[in-house]
Amino acid sequence: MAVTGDETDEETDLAPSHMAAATGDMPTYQIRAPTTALPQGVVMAASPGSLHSPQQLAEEATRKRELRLMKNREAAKECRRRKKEYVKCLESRVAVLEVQNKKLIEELETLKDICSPKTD
DNA sequence: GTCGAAGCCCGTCACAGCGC
DNA sequence: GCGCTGTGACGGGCTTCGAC
Repeated sequence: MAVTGDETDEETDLAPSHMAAATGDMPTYQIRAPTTALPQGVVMAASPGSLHSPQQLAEEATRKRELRLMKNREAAKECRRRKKEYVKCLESRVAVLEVQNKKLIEELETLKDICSPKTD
């Protein structure tokens, strides 16, 4: 029986890939959704060449930071959503395997009964 | 009613990995 | 190298629930 790699279609968009950081057990869930659209309210900066004064540079730095925070906020939400989905998926798989296991044990008991020699 | 614990969600930071 | 993205870790706020 091949348990690993026996993916069902419910897992198609959850693809555990490499391991992140040092935890060892948590897979990552790589889904590269197209992220071309900027969130509302995000204004593209002027080209760096057009910035001169320290104030302009500071504003640019602030703008970049806020953009980064906004993107990271969305990324974190998406990451958590995928992780929850992945956990749900694993839980339902556990349920299926438990049922399967139970059936196999019952079958084994039946076969044992059939094959065991009668004592009296 | 309120207090503390537990659980959940969120925002942020730090870091690893990838593509250029 | 540098910028970008994904994700673990952390801390804070909110909600729920049981004990008192």
